[in-house]
Amino acid sequence: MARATRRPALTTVATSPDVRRAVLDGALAIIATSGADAVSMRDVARRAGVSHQAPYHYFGDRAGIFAAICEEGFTRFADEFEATLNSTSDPARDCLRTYVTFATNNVGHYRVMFRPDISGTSTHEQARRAGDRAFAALLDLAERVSPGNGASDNPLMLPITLWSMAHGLSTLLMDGPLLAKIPADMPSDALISQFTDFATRSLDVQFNR
Amino acid sequence: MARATRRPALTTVATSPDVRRAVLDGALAIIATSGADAVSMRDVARRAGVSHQAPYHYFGDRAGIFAAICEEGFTRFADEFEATLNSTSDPARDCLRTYVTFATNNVGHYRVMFRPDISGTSTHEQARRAGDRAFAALLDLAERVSPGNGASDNPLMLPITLWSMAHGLSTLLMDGPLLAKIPADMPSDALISQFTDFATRSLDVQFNR
DNA sequence: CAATCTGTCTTGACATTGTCAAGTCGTGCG
DNA sequence: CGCACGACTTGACAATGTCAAGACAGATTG
Repeated sequence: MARATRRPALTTVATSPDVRRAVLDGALAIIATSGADAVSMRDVARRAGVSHQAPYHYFGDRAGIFAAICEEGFTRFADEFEATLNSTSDPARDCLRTYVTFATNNVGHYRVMFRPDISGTSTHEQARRAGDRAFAALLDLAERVSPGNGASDNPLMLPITLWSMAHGLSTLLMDGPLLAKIPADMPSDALISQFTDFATRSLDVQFNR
Repeated sequence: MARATRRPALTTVATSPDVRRAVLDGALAIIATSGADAVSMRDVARRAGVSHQAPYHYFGDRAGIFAAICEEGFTRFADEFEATLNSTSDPARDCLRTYVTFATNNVGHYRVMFRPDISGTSTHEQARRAGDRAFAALLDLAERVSPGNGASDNPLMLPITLWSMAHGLSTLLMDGPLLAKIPADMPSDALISQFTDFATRSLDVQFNR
């Protein structure tokens, strides 16, 4: 019907002001529920109500979508992390909490950010820069927590430890193997609090605050 | 040539006693270098020198390959972990080290084990059981480290903390964002040692050994 | 010894995917 | 009025995962 005049083929949804956003959100939803492997160009295009080639216009290729997600994720993350750091009196505890909360609230972004094979940090300049900014924020936290660099003579030891704990808990929560082991009546929110308390106290011995 | 008599089409490599092993090893090599997304049925078949359908005989489908890798990984991991636990006088330090070393030495396996969308722990019974055994070993470690459950009233807090630190460092090392930040002259082996020392000391405050 | 079964593969086909190439169409601008 | 440009579209193409249907060597059975 109405093929002669060559109208937009998909009259219902198409030509929204930001197809770009729709593509990104569609991809993020798929990543969060089914993993990045499940993202198909044609599938996200269908979800956005556009042709299978429309996403290419904005992102170039599949890797471009992931790079855009990665950049957005690292930028939002750095924003939240820096905001916490600039307004807390207990940096270790509050930043750990911000970190884990960000990860569990932005599973789609986080999954891409820490999958180097798809993150685009090595191929897409903007994604790399956003990642670097996030890493700088982490170093700021370590310096704030222990200006003298704690008990270790390796200046990276404290940042790595903080990062490992936060990243470790985040991925364990996100990827399920931990949640499956936890009693159902314990909300993950409470678990995060307990963990950050426990972790903060554990680290105390390495740097006398 | 020689098509008439219907001989094996690939005379050079084919019909080795264990195509199964070749398929698994091919897949693992791809996963370790390019990620699990890059694993293609037809590619691993080509590497193993067999037809594109041979892997299906052993694994059913793509997910079957991942499930087999996952099971093998968790089994080996539990073996190593238990062995360390049964022969150490410093369980926290040595098991942390065993954990991280296993991960970095078995990147292909580890990547699959902790990607629930492909690990098969929810669909393949044997993969699930192997995972449960590994988790039980972790609980053993926590009990050994702190029989009274440390300073927390949540019995999972110590296992989760140990796991988060080990898993966090492992994935950060494996997936690159950390290695890229570390001075080139520091071998990751030394880093692991420093980390386990630092982490062990950090945890000391929560449980007086 | 012939027939049958079974494990280990193989070739063939199909729908679906990522991506290249080449339009189409409205909108602004000279 | 013409025409370049952005935002798409339709149309290919090779490669992929998987279903179906053999092929064939060796063991089992009559």
